[in-house]
Amino acid sequence: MFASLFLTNIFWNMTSEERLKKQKDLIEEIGIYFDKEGFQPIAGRILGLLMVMDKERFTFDEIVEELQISKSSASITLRNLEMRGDIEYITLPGERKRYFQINRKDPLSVIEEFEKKIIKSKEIFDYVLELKEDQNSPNAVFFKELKSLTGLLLASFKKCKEEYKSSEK
Amino acid sequence: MFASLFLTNIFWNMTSEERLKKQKDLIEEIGIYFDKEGFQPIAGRILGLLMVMDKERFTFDEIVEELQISKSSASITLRNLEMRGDIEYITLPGERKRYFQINRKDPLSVIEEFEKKIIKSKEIFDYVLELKEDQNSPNAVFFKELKSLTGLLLASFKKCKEEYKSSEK
DNA sequence: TTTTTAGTTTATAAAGTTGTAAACTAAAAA
DNA sequence: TTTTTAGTTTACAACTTTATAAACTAAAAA
Repeated sequence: MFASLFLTNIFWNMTSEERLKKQKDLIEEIGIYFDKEGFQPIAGRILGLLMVMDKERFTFDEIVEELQISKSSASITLRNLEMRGDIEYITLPGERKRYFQINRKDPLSVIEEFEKKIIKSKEIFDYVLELKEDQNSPNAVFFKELKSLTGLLLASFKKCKEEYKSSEK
Repeated sequence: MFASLFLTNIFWNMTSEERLKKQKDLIEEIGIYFDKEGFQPIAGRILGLLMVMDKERFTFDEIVEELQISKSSASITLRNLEMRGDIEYITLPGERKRYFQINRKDPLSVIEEFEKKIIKSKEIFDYVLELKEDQNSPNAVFFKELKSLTGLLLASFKKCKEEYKSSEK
């Protein structure tokens, strides 16, 4: 879906208005993407806004205005996104306003999120196996296979982190 | 959480009743786990049941009875889980009943699911970058970093799949 | 001191999800 | 042919989520 949009644009230079239009469309697409990932619709659109626009910092009122949402929705959703670590805000000296922006955290933390999921499922497989009467039952054999896969994946993530660190230098 | 349960059991041999009790508790834990992954509560408990019990195939009525749920909930949830490819059923010759069991699919498909997610996010980063006026803005630089990470991850998954295949032989 | 700014909190409406009971159906058994 | 088995479908109740309007608050500006 994103790929097809991409291919329609790469061959010409857009005007500012064309780009703005496409950015607004992309915000909606990103909103739907995050929706499917389990975020609430407004959270997805806020993330989209902060990701795609040329302006990369928005105040509370600008977000309310831009996305046409209520102040209370904005207030609650911004607090949640900040607590989850997806966005952050800065304040400028002499101003009371908060400027929200995406939290550009270390890309390695993305890998670490994957790692946590793998470790969690490995724990479940271990405990299921521990409670199986017949260690050679079809499910027991299957969970052993999955366990060996988690081992490979964790090793692979480790190498990946090292490669990324060395490519940064 | 699972880890702590695990450590309390490893040092003695359980009686059948103790094991059964612990298996039922684990079904609830796995239910909560899948809940958090976005499954509905009943779906999570059905998956738990089919994963942990010594008996690894259950009929419709056994599931209804075991989990104390209505036939309609069971009917709808089993259909959804089957369509998603999480469970499957077999029929025995001369019987009309369906026997449900977890779909013990190739572990490599687990990696492939991760790969799809990575590819999807790479598409988003590409399109966001395509629409950025300033290719050196903080977000643009950040998304370029994330893109290079997706490259490393995909290469890493590829190697991981090869290792797994060769370890299987 | 009063007003404005920059939000937060509360109460509630609207919509969506989850699960049930009861009626229904199609195939097999009696 | 009637009854039983093995579910499915429908209608609806209960609950949860999502978003809003309106009232409120605390800090800064006028």
